[in-house]
Amino acid sequence: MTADELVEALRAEGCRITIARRAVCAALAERPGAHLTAADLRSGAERLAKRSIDVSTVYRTIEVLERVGLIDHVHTGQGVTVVHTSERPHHHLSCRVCGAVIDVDADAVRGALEPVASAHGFAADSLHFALVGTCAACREAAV
Amino acid sequence: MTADELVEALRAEGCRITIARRAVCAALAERPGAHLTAADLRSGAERLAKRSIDVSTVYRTIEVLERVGLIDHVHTGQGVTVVHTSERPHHHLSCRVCGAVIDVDADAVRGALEPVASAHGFAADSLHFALVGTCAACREAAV
DNA sequence: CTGCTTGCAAATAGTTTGCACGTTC
DNA sequence: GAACGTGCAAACTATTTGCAAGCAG
Repeated sequence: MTADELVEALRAEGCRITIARRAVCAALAERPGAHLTAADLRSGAERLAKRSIDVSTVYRTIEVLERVGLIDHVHTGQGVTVVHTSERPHHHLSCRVCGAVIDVDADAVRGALEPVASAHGFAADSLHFALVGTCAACREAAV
Repeated sequence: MTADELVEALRAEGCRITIARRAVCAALAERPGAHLTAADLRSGAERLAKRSIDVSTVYRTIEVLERVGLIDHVHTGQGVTVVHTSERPHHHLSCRVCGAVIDVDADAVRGALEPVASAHGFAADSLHFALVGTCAACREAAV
């Protein structure tokens, strides 16, 4: 998804195209598939727009982009929420140590958790809340 | 685990036994197996001690009890952290809607996640971070 | 020129920390 | 009475909100 495609999608939804929104779209497009925090998005947008953009504007822009279905947000545990363009659905493994977010095929996770969760009548929001743990690199580093 | 057992365990670790610590132990013992937030623990302790106890004292007491291995804390997502006595290890399913925390046998979850996570070199902290989703009751209520 | 957007500042929730005073051993 | 623990207030992180001023259409 290019920055222009994101901007056009917003325009098609009747949103006004402002410098801030254009910059946030550009920051998203700059890192396809990446998991960005609001702070990442802000700094990327500020760099690209060569001007300061308020955090609240970034959050409000995220809200719009999400409502329109262009991006999704994921809770990674430990208080951080990340955002990414919503192209292919996937689950997230979030490393508690380095903060990395690893993508996993959504069906694989759902399939594995289904039996456990459904035995308790529970439906896991596996796309929306990441699984927290440690990645291979951090586990090796700990030794 | 009774309140006295908790207190004795603290004493054995060389901790000083204060009114606040005794009250927090009593609040924990009062609800065996329950998942309590710092606020729950505080109000329980204040009621039992018939005097006010500062939140920071509750957090510091939780820290001591945890260091000694008497309790564990679990991140349920959505910003809340709960605490429970560490008798039998179990995984947690946390309902995003009503906040309920459901216990699940630890091995069942670990076994289910193992194949998915290890394919990516990832080790899920399945005891420490709950799986977030919706419980049966809340899903029915939504219909 | 209308009203959606922005920036600023202040509020929020949950938790942590610095510090001087009070307690426990 | 020395060291540890407590209460208070302030700091913190991530996010949200009210409001007046600023732009897009």
